Amino acid sequence: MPDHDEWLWGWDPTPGIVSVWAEPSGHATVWRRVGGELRVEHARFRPWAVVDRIDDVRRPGLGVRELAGDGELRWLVDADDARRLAHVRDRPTTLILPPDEQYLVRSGRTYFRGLGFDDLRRMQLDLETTGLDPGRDRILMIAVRRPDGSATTIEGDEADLVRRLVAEVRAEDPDVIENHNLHGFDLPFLVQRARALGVALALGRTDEPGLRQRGARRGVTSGDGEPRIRYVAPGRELIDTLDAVVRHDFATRDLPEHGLKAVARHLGLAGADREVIAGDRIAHVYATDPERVRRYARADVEEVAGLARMLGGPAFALAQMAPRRYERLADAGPATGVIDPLLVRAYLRAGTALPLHRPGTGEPHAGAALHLFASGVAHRIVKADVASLYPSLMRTYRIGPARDRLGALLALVERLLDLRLEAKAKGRAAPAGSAERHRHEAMSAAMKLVINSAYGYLAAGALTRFSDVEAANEVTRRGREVLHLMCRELAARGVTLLEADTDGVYFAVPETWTEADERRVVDDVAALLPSGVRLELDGRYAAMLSHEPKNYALRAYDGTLVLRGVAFRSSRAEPYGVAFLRAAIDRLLVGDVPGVRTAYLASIAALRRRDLTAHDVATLVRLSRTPAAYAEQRAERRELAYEALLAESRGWEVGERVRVYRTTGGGAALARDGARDYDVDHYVRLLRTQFAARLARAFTADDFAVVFADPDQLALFTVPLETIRPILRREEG
DNA sequence: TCATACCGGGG
DNA sequence: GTGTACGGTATGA
Repeated sequence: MPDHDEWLWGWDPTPGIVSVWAEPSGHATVWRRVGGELRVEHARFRPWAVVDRIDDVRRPGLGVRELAGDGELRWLVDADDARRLAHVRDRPTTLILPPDEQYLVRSGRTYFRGLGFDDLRRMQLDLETTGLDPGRDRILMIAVRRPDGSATTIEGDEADLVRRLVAEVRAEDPDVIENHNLHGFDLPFLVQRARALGVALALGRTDEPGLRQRGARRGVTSGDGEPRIRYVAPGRELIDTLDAVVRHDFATRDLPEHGLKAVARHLGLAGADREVIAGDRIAHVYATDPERVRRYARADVEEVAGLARMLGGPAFALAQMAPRRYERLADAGPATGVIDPLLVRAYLRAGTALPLHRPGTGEPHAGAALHLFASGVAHRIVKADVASLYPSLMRTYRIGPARDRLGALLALVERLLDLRLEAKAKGRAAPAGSAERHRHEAMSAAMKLVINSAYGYLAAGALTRFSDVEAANEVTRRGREVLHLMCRELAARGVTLLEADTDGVYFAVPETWTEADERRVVDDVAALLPSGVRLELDGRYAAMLSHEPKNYALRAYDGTLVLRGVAFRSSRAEPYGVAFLRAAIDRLLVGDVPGVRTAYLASIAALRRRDLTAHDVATLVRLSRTPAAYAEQRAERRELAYEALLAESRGWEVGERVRVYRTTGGGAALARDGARDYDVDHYVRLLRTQFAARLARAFTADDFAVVFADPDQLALFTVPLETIRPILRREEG
């Protein structure tokens, strides 16, 4: 019986590894932090590869071992130097990892054994520049936060500034260098400026004068068609907090945007007196008030340090499991980046042959179920959903990759589901804010990441070694089955189904029901589901406006309004319309139809009296054409934003965002403070066609016409508003 | 109108 | 040897 914990954690107990660097020569350097002190160790390893045939492979100096089982990749070859493996490297079927991963996989070592996140020596750095283009702009200042928490800024002549940064990094000797968008901005900018200035950028722990590169999907490119890369500093881990933010937001989906300032504010990391300077004003402010820029830059590195600690735990925890460098696990996709390396290590540890990567079978992959049962307004809403539906189904029905003869993926999922519950419980038991709690929560989040991507791994086609579309289809089929069963059994117990999506369902309960009744019906249905599939009551709301699939508004029992979907939240939507929509839905969901009408009339009146500003009616447009490109298309199709810019004879840059509105007489203008010369009729029309229309499902056609009748036209046959009731209508399918 | 391509960030 | 956990927006047919 293979040891599943070895599959999960590796087996070599060596503690304190904070960085690994390996060369094709078979030489590995391992940096370990033991009792706070850094130790550098040198090790030899035999570079290896796994191949599917050895007829032309056997030659002197090459070790060959046959692996067990029926996988095609059954010959493990190794040598004292990777150059001896050159002849197998170019075969498309060969499994050959980067040297550092070869070392970690075969040694069974991983990063950070016995270390906590706070044991790392972490340093943050942030560039302030005159602009975004290193070909044209230059560095004004570099803010640095040292491992001891002190922050400083480096200024002066640019070449000198880069030299002093390098000296600072080498003197402080951090294990980790962090910043927000480090790989997307600071490092590429620094590399290009250092090259232009002829300064050596020796940021690593080896004596190399510059940085190395690795391919990375979310990296930078040096030009059209050039591959995307990220930089590597041997001996240190280059960590981008933007990666951690993106990963965090995938799980929570609660961040309004991913910029440092916004995230820091959202997570409560920003100080009340946080200095703020718009990016394009930095150079100007630096010339007039450099102290302000210093405060700003120091705040940046402080926030990055806080953010890295708050959101960097999962990557730290993953590095204790998977045989890859910490910085690779920080930006890796979970299927190819975490699970595949775990499986490869498990197979080699078990001495078992691996299957070949298979191109996509062409078998279409059927996805999740989505139903809209009813649209309009409903009250006493309950949301019930299944936690971790897909991995639960994989475990319950033993759905794993057909070619995974060891059953390693299912074994990992199973073990992680249990260990995660333990980690969650330990986290809850630890004091709030303690390092112990941080450790357990980070571990739990890392495990959740792996668990939830096990299904994505199956469906990943040619990208993952054990992918299996049939198995993935079986998971979604079971998922649809569970959702269907849930809906049927809920409906049979007297609730009104509204919308169901993948693993959750919204429904309305009868007027007489108490909260206990709601919980009971969820528990009753939960008991009918397959064991291992846990249905839970996820939320309760006073009312819901169901508009279209994935587009709805909820009113919580405390009166808070939640709007979901493009129909209700769009960055381009004119602010006056959004404000109307919120006010109208707020009234609608308490059954106050006259209030809806009042909100509508108030918006029209505000437009007509020009109480609103141009800013209120303007739409936000991102410019995607150059002035030349627009000039070419202008004869065929005119666009408001560019017309406004031309009318003001102002140039623009692609990517710029502007607020534009239609002026009296049909012209276009950029919104600016105080302007009110907007086309009232146009915006009154828009209010009805674009915004009021989103309440159409809530009324019969006749009632809708009454509620949103033109205030100037006296209807002849009209019903009193007080008698109109919002409706709920059944949808087909 | 509908599909699909692209973006998210940094000064 | 980069990578199929999304959701909004911009674009083309």
